[in-house]
Amino acid sequence: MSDERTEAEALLPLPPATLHILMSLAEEDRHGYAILQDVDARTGGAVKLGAGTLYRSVQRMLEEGLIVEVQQRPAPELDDERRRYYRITPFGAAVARAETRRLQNLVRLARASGFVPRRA
Amino acid sequence: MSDERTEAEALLPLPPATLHILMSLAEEDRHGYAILQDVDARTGGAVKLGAGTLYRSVQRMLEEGLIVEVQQRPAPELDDERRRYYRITPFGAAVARAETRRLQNLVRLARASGFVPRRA
DNA sequence: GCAGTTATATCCACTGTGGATATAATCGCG
DNA sequence: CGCGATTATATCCACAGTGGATATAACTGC
Repeated sequence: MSDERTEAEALLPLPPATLHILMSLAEEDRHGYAILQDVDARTGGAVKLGAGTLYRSVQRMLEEGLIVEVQQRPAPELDDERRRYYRITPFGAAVARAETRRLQNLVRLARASGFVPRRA
Repeated sequence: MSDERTEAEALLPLPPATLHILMSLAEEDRHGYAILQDVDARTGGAVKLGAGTLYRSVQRMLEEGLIVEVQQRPAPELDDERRRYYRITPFGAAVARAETRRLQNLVRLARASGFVPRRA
């Protein structure tokens, strides 16, 4: 019986787009197009997900149980029937933590190799 | 006239295998097979480059000027004629620093999203 | 009502990857 | 010495993840 930590690590390394989507949904439930804009904004325009990448990633993430679709919608006058809203699951958060740990270890290795970047 | 920093950032994001190879060569000149073993060792077995990945990556990295082949060989009695030795270039090191900076920023974002991993 | 944006979805081509296969030199050791 | 295991490079195939184009349609502002 594998604990959640082990189960999460089985999905690593995570496709970059997947981590970005999880980061976006960590803040609040969002629909696809809003994720696209949010990722652009949070990364200062450095990361722009392609539409194909987004919708395919979301599909995969639903199957893997990293996110779920929520039927809960904003007030009708603010809503848009075309939208599909998604929420991160506890498992999705565990996977994101595992990936963050993996990346942190990678950065540690790189810095130990002498690749110490000047402050951003 | 783009400075080396700008030129380096044009290659980002770096394929994961490429950064591992640069980390390995940062320590000392190595031949392909030795890089394979070193990456395995430095990552505690967590990363195992496939042979195809390694030799194709090396080819690309030579073309991009991240590494050069060195003709300089160990003492004949320690050598193996089949080996081809590689060395990281100053540009390769600049690219590795840029990629390290990019990864560090990504980790910062992930942690800011609440994905704070428990100590490894 | 019409243009531009929002929104989802699918398609195509390309890159990076692992793992298999091929070939051959070197090494350990009985 | 002989011979199997390892070392070493290289190429091939199939597959995952990606960007960007295309399609369709609803919404928004004027």
